Amino acid sequence: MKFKKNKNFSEWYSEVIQEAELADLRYNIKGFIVNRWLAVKAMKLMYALYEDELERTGHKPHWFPALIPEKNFVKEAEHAKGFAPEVFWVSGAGSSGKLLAEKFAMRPTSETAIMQMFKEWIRSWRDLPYKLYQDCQIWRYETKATRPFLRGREFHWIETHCAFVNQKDAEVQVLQDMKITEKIMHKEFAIPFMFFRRPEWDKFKGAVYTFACDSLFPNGKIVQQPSTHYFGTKFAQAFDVKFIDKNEKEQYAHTTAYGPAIWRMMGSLIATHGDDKGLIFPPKIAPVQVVIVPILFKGKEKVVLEGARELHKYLKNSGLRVELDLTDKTPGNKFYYWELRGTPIRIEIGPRDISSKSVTMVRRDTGVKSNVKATKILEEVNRTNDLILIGLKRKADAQFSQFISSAKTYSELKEIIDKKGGLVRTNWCSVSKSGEACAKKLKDKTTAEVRGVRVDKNERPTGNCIICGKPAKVVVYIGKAY
RNA sequence: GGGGCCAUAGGGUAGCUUGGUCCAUCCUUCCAGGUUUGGGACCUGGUGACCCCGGUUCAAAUCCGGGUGGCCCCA
Repeated sequence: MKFKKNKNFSEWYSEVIQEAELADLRYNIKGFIVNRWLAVKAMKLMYALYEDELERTGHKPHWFPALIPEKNFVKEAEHAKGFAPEVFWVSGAGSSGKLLAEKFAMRPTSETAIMQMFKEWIRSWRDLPYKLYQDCQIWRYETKATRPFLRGREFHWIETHCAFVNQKDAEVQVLQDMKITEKIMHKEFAIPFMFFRRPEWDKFKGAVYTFACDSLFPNGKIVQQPSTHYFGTKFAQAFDVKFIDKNEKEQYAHTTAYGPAIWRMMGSLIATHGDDKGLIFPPKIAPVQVVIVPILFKGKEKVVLEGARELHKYLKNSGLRVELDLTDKTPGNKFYYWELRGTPIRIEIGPRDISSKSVTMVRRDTGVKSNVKATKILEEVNRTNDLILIGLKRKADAQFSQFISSAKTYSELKEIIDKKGGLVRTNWCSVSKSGEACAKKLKDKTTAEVRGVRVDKNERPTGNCIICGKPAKVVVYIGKAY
């Protein structure tokens, strides 16, 4: 690694992705990249944790087609208008390239595919709640600069879509979505975040309201992570999703959607936990949890290899993802190789270890080496893995809270935004339509955005809006986004 | 949305201004053999490239036009 994470974050990020072989950016369609095994394996493990939690909370897996007929796509007017600039269209087919009678949108999100089927499946209050999720790729014709695992024209995510009998049930779902985010993204992936109710002008297109969580990069820039939306009956009305309630009355369903983008979480994972040696994976989602490096001195090869193979088999049978590195590189070279790839634990086994019936264990996050008795290896690996997750989370949380500031005036705000970044708490006139003018002014002057009002805490304003000077109705958080 | 820069082996580069010296330089990776192994070893040999289409010219990596892709800055 040539670049230092703290000094040249952007370059460090690109370098680690290329060097650790997470992705290859040389596929020659703009904004489309090839995700390589280390990244894909980690993301599959992330998907598994996320999907287990979604199923535990009653969501059923579905796979919808990637193409959405244009006439579906345009049914909900606000949604269609909001997404139109970003849609890839399939408009021709066949060897002659003949234009299709009807063009198809490559899904930029699946509301308009799913609602069509909800209409068929939902007839009675007994059919509700209907909770589904799918993991899939989506496509958005991004015009801003693309970045691997952060913004691509193709990306991988999970989307949940749920329908309920009334607003109350739907809003409970929105709260549950946020709990799931905490349980998985924070507790398991060790990515800290803060949930905001997005301002009126920054809602998901077609939503009644949007709660979105913002995470932070080490350079103080904001990266939006999952958002959850309450749609009211807007989509149900556009797609005629109706049911007969207990009182034999016809009702529109209330729908919600939640979008945890695993691909983007991978970006946050790289950025949050990595260091100057490369990646650091939280053990549960590490593609390789333990690497065994044999130290093969001349004349002692056989006994060391035997010991290494035996240990490899034993750990593998214990359910760990463990790799025995038998390549003919020198040990030092292997150390760098696996450190770059974020392997949480390295076990060295050489002649010294064989004769003392022990191994040398090294933690990726702290670099601490220890001698572990052969009989205690599994116990020690498991214990160390737990400690690594705790350590990563503590470090990430500490960094996150360092980036939360407060500003009483515009100049104070500007100074923090320019010098430090992160999220800045301040008084704001309003997050309804009337506050948009101030937000525009702010963005013109600083490029920073109003992220919204905190969801987990009721914060009361104590003064005036820092832009227009009118009495503040809300406390908002402001920052620069990727 | 506006502006600028760039494209030579898997990666990084020299050559381009002034066309011929270039069947293209160096480092790294990769392959074979030897030797070594507790923090990026070494020796010998080998493989591998001028983004695409068109133009100018006796002659194009080099000049011109277009395309594609990448990077940066501003909004």
